[in-house]
Order: sequence, then structure tokens, then C-alpha cells
Amino acid sequence: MKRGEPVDPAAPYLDRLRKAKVKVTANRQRVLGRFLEGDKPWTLQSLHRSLGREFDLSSVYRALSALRTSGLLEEFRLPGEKETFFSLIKHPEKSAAPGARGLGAKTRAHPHHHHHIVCRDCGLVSHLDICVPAGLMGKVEDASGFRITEHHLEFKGVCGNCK
Amino acid sequence: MKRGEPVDPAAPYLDRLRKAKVKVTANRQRVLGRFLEGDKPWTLQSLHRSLGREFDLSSVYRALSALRTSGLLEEFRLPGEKETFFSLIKHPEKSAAPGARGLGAKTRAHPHHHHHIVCRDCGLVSHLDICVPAGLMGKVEDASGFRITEHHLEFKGVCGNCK
DNA sequence: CTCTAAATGCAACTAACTTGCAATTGCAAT
DNA sequence: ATTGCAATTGCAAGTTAGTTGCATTTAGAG
Repeated sequence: MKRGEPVDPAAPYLDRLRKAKVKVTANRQRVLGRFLEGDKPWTLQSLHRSLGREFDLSSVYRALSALRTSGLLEEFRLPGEKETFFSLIKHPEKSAAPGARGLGAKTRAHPHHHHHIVCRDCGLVSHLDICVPAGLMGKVEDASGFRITEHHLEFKGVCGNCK
Repeated sequence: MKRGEPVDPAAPYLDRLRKAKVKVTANRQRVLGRFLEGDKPWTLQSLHRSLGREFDLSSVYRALSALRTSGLLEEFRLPGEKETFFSLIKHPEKSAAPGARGLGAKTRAHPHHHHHIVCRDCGLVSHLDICVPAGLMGKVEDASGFRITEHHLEFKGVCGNCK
């Protein structure tokens, strides 16, 4: 990386879009821009509010949908929250192939497995690279008689700023 | 407990309703009845379908709301599921004071802490008395800088019947 | 610069609740 | 057993969050 030649943080994401033959449009760039401003997840509604009536809810919806199916965003839900969250995938060049069409469609892609912690005061969501110990899985399978195929672990708390 | 004198499993729940000065009506008894038939969580919609058009969706809604705020039911959401689930609290006489009004309102009550595993094929939900190891909490607090106040752990898999 | 499949805006629609209001009913006090 | 009335119910209408059809516009390959 040469000095004095600033790298566009959006570049790898736009590359990925082009590779997926998804047009790089103003709407999609504006939505992606919001995700690049910080490591903050957005919901359809929060993005729409944040972007003003500059463009339609359905456009935000379809931009999110396109970015998700192209593997730039991942989608998750939090217990107790009605809205679906989206967050930027860190290394789009490494993540798996795009999943099914439409929001809510199950992703076949497996973006780097992780969990979340949400601040109950300011709503900040952080990613956690920590996971459930393997031993627990065995215990759960024994206790329930199920074979486990996925798990979701979410924490709620007070972030460093709000403490 | 005398032999030959069958105990009504609904009794402690009805007692709790009366204690909360909540009328014991036909609707509420029918809804409670479904929960007493098995250790199965229900959603507003699944209950409404199950009860037929015998009564209105809003009546099921308000029955659920009443049973929940009276501490007979607990409410939870599962990642990837749109609907809110309700399940019977095991020992209503032991659980904490009723929470706020209306579905979705944060409960102040703390029914016996537990997690769930859902069958991805038949939708069966089982309760798990297994929890996240305390050590993990510390690791998460260190890694994130948050102070943890709650956590949610949900498993998805294939149940004994569907395997 | 042209052309066309893909993307957008608008409006309409769906799912899952949620609420206002008039009619009805559980149940406590006769 | 009857009464009174606040609590509950049914119906209809409203809300939130998301989704889709279609006519118009546009990114970007050639």
C-alpha cells in the first residue's frame, strides 16, 4: 500500500458487487456508505430514516436485499426486537457465495460465525468472536434428544460509553 | 395429596389469575387449556388457528396478554421467526410479580431462566435447563467492554421424532 | 453513443399485531 | 337467586414492518 494514496474503504465491496454482476448504483452506494461510516448495524427503518426521504423505503429494502445476497451484508434478528438488523461483513472477498434472493431468505453463505452484544441504552451493537463451548452442545443434544444444526447467542448489556 | 382425588392441573393457574384480580373467563380458560395440553409453546397465530374461528384473533391476543401479565405465561422470540412465542410458566406460584401491560412490553418478572431448542422440521420447541457457562460471560465482558445484563441462547436442530 | 437487462419509484398489498368502542358477562354484593 | 357494573369480548379499523407488481429510468457492455 503506497503512502499518500488513500484507499477507498468501499472498493472491496464495490468489487464484490461487480463480480456478482450487480449494478453499482447511487442508491446502493448511499446505503453501503452508511454501513462504512461505522461498525453499526442498521435496520430497514433506521436506514430509511437516516437517509431521509431522499429515496423510497422499497429502494432501501431492495438495496439491502441486493447487498445481502451479494455477500456484503449479513442479516440477523435480536430477541425482543421487531426489526431485522443488517451489518457489514468484514472481509467480503473471503466470505462464501451469495445466498437466496429476498430478505428473510435463508442464507446458504456462512459469513464468519459470530455473535452480538447490544447496548440496552444506546443500541450500539458489537460483534463477538467468542462462541459457545463445544462441550455445551453435547450436553444440549443429550438433554434434548435433538441433533443441533445451528445456534444463536445474543447478549444485552451496557457498553463502555454508557457505563 | 389424597389418592383417588384427581388434581386439576389448571387450578394453580386459575388461582394466580384470581389473585391478580383477572376474571376467569371462557376465553382465557380455553387458551390456558391449550397450554396445559402439552409443554408446547404457541404463537398468537398458531393458537388462533388451533382454536378455529371459535373466537376472534384479538380475543386470543388479549387472553395471551392477560395470562402473560398475570405471570402464567412467558413470551420469547426466536431468531429467524417472525412470530412471538408464549409458553406456560411451570410454577406460577413461585414466579415473580406481573410485568407491564400489553404484549411486547418488557417483563419485570423473571420466570425460571432457561433456553430453547427448535426443530427445524416440525417446529417442536423444547426447553433447556442448560445455560451459558459463567466463564464465557467474563470473556465476553473483557472482549467487548460491555457489562452484560442479559443473554439469549437458542438452538435449532432436528428433534428425536424427525431424525 | 446505443441498447437492453437491471434497478428504481410509486402504489398497493401482506403479515402480525394492536386498539377503540359498543355490547356482553363474570362475579361481588345484595 | 338477582342485580350492578367494571372488566372482558367481538368487530372493525389502525399500525408496524416488510414485500411485490408495474411502468419508467439508468448502468454499463458493446
